[in-house]
Amino acid sequence: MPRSHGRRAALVHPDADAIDVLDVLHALADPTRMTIVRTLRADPERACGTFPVDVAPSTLTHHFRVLRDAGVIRQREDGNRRWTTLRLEDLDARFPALLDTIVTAYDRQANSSAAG
Amino acid sequence: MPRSHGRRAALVHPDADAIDVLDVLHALADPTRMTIVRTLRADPERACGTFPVDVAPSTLTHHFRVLRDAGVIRQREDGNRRWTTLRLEDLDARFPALLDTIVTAYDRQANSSAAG
DNA sequence: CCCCTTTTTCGACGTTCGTCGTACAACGAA
DNA sequence: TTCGTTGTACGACGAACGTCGAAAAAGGGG
Repeated sequence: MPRSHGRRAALVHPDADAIDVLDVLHALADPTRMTIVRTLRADPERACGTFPVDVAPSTLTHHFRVLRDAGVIRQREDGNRRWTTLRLEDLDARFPALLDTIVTAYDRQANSSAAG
Repeated sequence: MPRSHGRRAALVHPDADAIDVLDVLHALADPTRMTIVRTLRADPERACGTFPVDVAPSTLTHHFRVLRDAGVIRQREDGNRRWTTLRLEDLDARFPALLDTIVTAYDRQANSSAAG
C-alpha cells in the first residue's frame, strides 16, 4: 500500500493549542536553529537548501524536524522542494510576544558582541 | 592550604554583559528549572531546600549550577544555607522583557492545560 | 567534642543531542 | 529512461544531559 502522496511520511505539525513552550525554548536554544528562525523572519518562505548555515544536509533535516515538532516552523512540499515558513501567528496566539522577544534578544546580543 | 572562605569553590556568576541568550533559553527549557525560576519570581529569596520540586538534593544542586552559569540566578552563602535570587535586573538590562515574556508564556500554558 | 542539618562533590547510569556519511527516494529535465 | 537536484532515512559516534546514591564538607547547637 503506497503512501497517498507526499515525499515520504507526511509532515506532522502540532496543533497550535498543543505547542509546548519548553519545547520552543529547547528548539531555539541552538545556534543553527536560531539562524534558521532569524532567516525566516526576514524572508517569509524559503527552501531547505537556501539557509545560511554550515552543516551537512542531513543535519539540517534534523534541525528542521526539531523546529517542526516544536511548532516553530511549518513545512509544505512542492515538487522537489520543501518550503519552510515560521508559524508566527500560531505562536503569537498561544504565547504573545514570545518569539519576537527571544529573537530580538539574540539580535541584541549579536550586535553587542560585534560592537565589542 | 584551606580555602579562604566559602563552602567550597567560590560561587561563580557570569558578568551581566556576558550572559548568553542561548544559555538562558537552554537553562529555562527544563521543567524543574522553570519551577525554580517561577518560585523565585513569587518569593525574592529562598534557601535551596525550600523549592517545590521533587528531585534529589544532588539533582537540585545541578540545576542551580546550570541556572547560575547561565546568569539567571545569583546565590550567596549564609552560614549553612545558600540563598538564591533571580538576576532580574541584569537579565532585563541585557535582554529586555525576555524572562518576563518566557515565564508568562509558561504560566499561560499551565493555565490553559488546567482549563482543559 | 559530637551530632544534626544543609548542601556539595563525585562517580555512575541510561537518554538525548548534534553531527556526519551513506544510501535512497521523489521530482524535473533532457 | 537516464541524469542531476533536492532532501530524507538510517545508523553511527562522542558529548552533554538529567537523574541518583554515597560520601563528605561546613556550620550550628548541645
